[in-house]
Amino acid sequence: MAPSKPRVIYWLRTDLRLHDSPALKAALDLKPDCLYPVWCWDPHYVYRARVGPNRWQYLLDCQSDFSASITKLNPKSKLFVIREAPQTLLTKLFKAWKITHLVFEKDTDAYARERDENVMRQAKEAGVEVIVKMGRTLYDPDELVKANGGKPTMSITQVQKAAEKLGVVAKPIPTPESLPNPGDTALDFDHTQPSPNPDFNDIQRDSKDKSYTNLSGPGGDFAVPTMSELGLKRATTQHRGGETLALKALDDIISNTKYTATFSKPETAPTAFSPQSTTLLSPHHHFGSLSVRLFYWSVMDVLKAYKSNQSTIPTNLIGQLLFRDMYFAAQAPLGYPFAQTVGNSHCRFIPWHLPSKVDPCNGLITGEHHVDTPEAETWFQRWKWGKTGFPWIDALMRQLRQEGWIHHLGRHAVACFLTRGGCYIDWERGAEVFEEWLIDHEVACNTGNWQWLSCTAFYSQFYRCYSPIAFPKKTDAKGEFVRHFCPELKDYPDKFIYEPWKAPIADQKKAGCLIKGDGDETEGEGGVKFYPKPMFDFNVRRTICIDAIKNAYHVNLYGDDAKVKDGTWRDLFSDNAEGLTEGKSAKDAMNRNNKVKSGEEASGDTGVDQDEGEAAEVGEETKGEDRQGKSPGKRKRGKGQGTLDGHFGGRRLRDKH
DNA sequence: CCGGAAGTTGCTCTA
DNA sequence: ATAGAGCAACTTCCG
Repeated sequence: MAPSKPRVIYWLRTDLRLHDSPALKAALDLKPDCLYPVWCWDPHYVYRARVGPNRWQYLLDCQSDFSASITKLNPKSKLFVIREAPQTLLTKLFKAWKITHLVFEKDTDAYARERDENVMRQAKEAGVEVIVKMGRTLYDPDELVKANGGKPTMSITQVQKAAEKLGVVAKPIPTPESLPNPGDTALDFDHTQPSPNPDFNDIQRDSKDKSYTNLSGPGGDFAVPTMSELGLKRATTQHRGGETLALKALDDIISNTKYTATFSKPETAPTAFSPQSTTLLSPHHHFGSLSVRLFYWSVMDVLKAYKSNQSTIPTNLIGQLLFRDMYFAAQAPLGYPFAQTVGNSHCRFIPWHLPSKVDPCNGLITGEHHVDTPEAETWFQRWKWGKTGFPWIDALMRQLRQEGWIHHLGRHAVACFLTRGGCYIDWERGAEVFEEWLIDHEVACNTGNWQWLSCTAFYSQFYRCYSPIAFPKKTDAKGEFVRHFCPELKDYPDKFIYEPWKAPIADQKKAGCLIKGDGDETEGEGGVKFYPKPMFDFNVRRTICIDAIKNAYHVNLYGDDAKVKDGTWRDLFSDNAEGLTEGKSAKDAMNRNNKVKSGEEASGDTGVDQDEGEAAEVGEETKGEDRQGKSPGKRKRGKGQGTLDGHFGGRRLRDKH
């Protein structure tokens, strides 16, 4: 057969840019007869991932800007957004458009791997050649893992050592100056409609979702969707996406050589908001509208030239990129379980309140959780909606909801507060809220950072606990950040801005805001404002949490332990320990229960679903007198839980977007 | 295998 | 104001 001229689909997912795109270069190197830049509007993200209006808007910004840039290079071309799942759509396009090559950027997220393997199998059957290039991280996560002895990277030292074996980071590739025409775009096939059930994004819409009405969009022209086509509520953030803005932002940062060369994360102020103290490049990296390698080499050039007072790895900007790579290479070999405790060989098991429900068929969390105590659920809701009564925490959570971005150390503060330093609530609850609201949500980085902050992986100094009062005072003694995001407190004296409940009633009245209730009522007679009372005594909770974590560390279970799955972990905790323990008595109750349901298999859950009504007593300080083994010693690993390449049915909750 | 130092990012008190 | 010690105590890294 004579070699035909290449007809190429360039499939976009994590790489909405023209600059430094190894995959796009590979596509152009084929010297194609025609090139179709295609985005498959994937129902997985529309219905199964949690995505609020701010991140949707950001994606549309990136797509629109990218499409316009393509059209500038070739007026006949654009980004072709096609409303169907890639798993069903692409194989039909191969045939309809006589495609010879499929090219895309490698994506090592769990869902993405499964999706891409599926598509590659279909391409092979259709005789379509597939080209995959890495371009999303500094190093290919799989290569980094290999260089780390096949293990997930769990510290920055490991990353640095593994990276050394791989050599220097690849240099950026120039932006193409022209693009081939697309071919004929007739869609001469049936439209496979997705099932919207379950639809986790229903709460993000105020009108009907019309994503899948027409394959090529409402105008039949493959246009980037609009918020109204998607039925989404309006975005509230001022942060906007797109390669043009990304390159401008990078340029601004790099041209400030002092800022770039002396940047040291721990010294940046989490209370700075206009402007913020960090780069805000993370959402651009997430959507691929800014290449991490371009950022890396731009920073390296500055560091080469700027001699005095340079910051170093891990606190400098290069270090920040290495942490990103660390999380990708920690996730890569673990797959879906990386984003949860159960089944995760590298995540400590701690009996948090509000644990996830787990699907016994595939061992994956379902997106719902157990309410072990109503009090914990109340705390969780007050945390999510910025009504804890701790102004620093509430201001951060309101900024997150409104703007989709908060400073890295602000994320530390609210994450520590929700988990090991306050509420003792499962980090998976917090990760889900971040997944919904962050414009830069990246599944590997988000879940990795939640594990870090909850001291379940990557980090273990749980006695270092963020105070919602002392911590923000260091960089914002006057409380300007709080006054902006919790405006009802704007006239409080500096002295009480982080602990308004300590203000005398006379001061509260003078400031026009009473400390009262749980946040449900925000205003009283005569226009007086209400700000909630603190939902607990922080110092008391900190002590309880630290003791409880210490105890859980001594018990020393990891997510892949059989005891975690079958509920027998309870044997190892005292009856009155903090968190979802309920000790041996609950275990006995579970056994009785199981006998009644004779013949039924263990639920495959954490063994807690039968006793939601039997709330443990909470709030008592306990010392865990019956802890198992005073010294944790070396962890004995179960054998080879390394890769998870099995077949999973059921729904997937966690992924990028 | 041991021991000491280090680990992106704590807080409080004292000098 | 700011630097350093002490607090309580985890894992990992390195010689």
